[in-house]
Amino acid sequence: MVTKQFGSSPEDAELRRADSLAREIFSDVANKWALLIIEALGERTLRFSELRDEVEGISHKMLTQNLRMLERNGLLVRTVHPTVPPRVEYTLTAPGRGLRETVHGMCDWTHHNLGHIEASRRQFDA
Amino acid sequence: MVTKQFGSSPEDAELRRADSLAREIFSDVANKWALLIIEALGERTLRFSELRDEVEGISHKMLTQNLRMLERNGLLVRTVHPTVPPRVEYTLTAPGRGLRETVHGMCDWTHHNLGHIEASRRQFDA
DNA sequence: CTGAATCCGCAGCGATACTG
DNA sequence: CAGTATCGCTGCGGATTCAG
Repeated sequence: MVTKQFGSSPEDAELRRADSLAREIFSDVANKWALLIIEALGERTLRFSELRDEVEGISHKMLTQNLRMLERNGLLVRTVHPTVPPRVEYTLTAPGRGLRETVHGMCDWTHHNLGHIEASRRQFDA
Repeated sequence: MVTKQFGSSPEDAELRRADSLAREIFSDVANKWALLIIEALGERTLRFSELRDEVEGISHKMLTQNLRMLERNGLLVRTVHPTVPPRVEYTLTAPGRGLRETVHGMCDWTHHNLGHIEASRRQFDA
């Protein structure tokens, strides 16, 4: 990430392209709701309404928006069952599960450092 | 993360507290700029202006805001050298470097899946 | 049930100017 | 150089409504 100082050669042009694409993806993915959705999904297959219940505090709109984004990037698949009422299910793809690994790492890190962070906050706020 | 269904016992009250704190920390940390700053810092010690140059596209305001937040959570330390002009340096703490590991994981993941994502996007946009 | 679209308030963010 | 404060605006994001 954050490769810099490109030249003007064709190879560098390609590097620059990949780099800007990487930043774009990173911006898509490195946001609270997207990561929480991925974490909530896990290995399971969930419906829209189930996801809304799982991901605490997310609004209808944010959920659909992020689901579209994740689907577009191929991190999850959306399967529509042509019933009435409609039933739509979401499942992580292999890349999605890959990203989930790192999200998991963040969650572990969070819990592991709760104490340190809480203490640091108290001191800072004084 | 996302522990649920608490009872009303004292132990559960403590669990609930830790859980809400975890969510708060997660919300702080799971945002584009914070993660990019952490990634940019790495093992180095950088000045404010150096960080602004490293983290491409970040504004003065966002940088200070996120630096304060990261400092408050004990992820980095801010050392002021009482010279003129002032010189302020930022360095990741042990917990900060721990988080950086997972950020690194995300970056690796991004680069590793560039192809898949780009292809998925093209298909989706059609 | 899922999702698109609309409206709208407010916070996030950038730009700028000012202090130490 | 680093940081705070103020202003103004854009766009995020919530609430609501309508459609399939």
